[in-house]
Amino acid sequence: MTAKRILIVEDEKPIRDLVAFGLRRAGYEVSEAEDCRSARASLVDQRPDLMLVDWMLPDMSGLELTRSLKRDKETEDIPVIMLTARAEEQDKVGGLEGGADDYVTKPFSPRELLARIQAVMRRASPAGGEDVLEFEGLRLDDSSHRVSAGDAEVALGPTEYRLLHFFMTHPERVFGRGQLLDRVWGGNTYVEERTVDVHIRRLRRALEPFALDRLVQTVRGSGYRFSAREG
Amino acid sequence: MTAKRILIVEDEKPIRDLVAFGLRRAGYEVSEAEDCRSARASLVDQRPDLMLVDWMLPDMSGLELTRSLKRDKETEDIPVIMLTARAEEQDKVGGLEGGADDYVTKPFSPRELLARIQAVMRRASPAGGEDVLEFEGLRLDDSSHRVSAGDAEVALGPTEYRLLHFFMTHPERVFGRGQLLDRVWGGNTYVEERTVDVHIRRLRRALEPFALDRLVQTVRGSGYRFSAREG
DNA sequence: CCCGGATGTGACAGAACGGTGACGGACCCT
DNA sequence: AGGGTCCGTCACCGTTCTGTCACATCCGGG
Repeated sequence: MTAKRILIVEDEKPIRDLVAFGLRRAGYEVSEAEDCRSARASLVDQRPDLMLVDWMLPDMSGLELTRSLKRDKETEDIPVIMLTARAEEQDKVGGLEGGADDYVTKPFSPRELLARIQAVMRRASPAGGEDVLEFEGLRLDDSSHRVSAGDAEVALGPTEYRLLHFFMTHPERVFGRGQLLDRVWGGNTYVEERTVDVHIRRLRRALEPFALDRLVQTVRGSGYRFSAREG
Repeated sequence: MTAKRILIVEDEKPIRDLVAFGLRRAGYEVSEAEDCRSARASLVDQRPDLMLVDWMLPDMSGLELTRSLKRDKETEDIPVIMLTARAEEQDKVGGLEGGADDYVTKPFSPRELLARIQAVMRRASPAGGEDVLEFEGLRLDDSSHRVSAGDAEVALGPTEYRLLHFFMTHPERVFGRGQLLDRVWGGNTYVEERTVDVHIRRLRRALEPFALDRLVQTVRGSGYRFSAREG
């Protein structure tokens, strides 16, 4: 279906931004919360596929949050990875006891975090949830983050992947550059609108060997559209 | 048409009451929420036509709420106006980028607020209509930005597209060149009135292959009209 | 039937727009 | 430290669009 959604619950904005940025780059849909309260609010409509929870939070300890999530039948299936400072490492056992599926010690490398996330998700969704989008012979498997045309693999960078994913979930519709920045890059990034053009170019180039670049269409004066129909 | 529904999301009761009072007097149907959570609840059954969202809210920032609304296909079409204190004005860009359609700085005059509301609503829903307009076999799908006659695509330039869109939403009515400049080109552009003639010509030419140019009619001495009836 | 204003129409030059290659920087891996 | 990948920005270029003009044509009134 859609890209995997991750909810970050972390009160320190720098860290939160950093992690969010990295995860978005890796192709995840990221939402953020700085305390347990807003985390719960996001839970309602976001239904994240995974949560990253800081150990120490202002209003309630992250551990508390995790415990209560795991007690609730609605939310018990959402995997939780806890973020903990090294000094708190001794509480590791407590973290797992609280119901967290894994934990990561700060400071951590993005690579490590990604690896944990993928591992936990793989464990959580037995036999892979088959999120496969298909369009004109173009296949995008969201669970494995792979794109293929026919039986050949299409190599895409993270941004191109997200762009294509967005297009495939919103076909036949025109999006302005601003809208794409909003919805593919994320609402709080500021980049030139022309940057969109460049990534469109890169996506097209990747699709070119399969004559699928025609799916990415320019609507002069308005934006871009993903469609099978020519025009 | 029923009264337009407006949902106010604002935690300070005095302000909320004031605004609600003013809007009700202006003929709107108003519901209120004091945090994002109850706002979401109202969203489900109220389906407001527009939302006023305070920038700072207790559980989740209004900006966050706006962003998440704009990300959700169900709610992305609801126009949002953000209310912000003067001190937060610097975040204006952030607010608009977050997906808000407009913003108003506190303190604001009722007159200003009403003007913004009307402007945003007009922008968002042209006569509260369908996304796809149809007229005498001519189809204009605004979301995909396509125009077709029968099963053939009609190629239009940006201005011709806007012109046709305007005509199709206002059929059977005569518009002077000045009015068309105002409403299709935009109020603050100044261009020779004869320019309208040229674009009428271009639109007609595009419709000609389908014998639909007859829909664009000249009313000598007054302007143009879009109509199926001849004469 | 003739006249004058209104409208149709083709041409054109400048502006706007989008495509594209290149570049420097950030980040990560080895 | 070195190499690689990805990203955002820029400058340049061809294409398309746009507004204006000049001239042709049309229309109604006298």
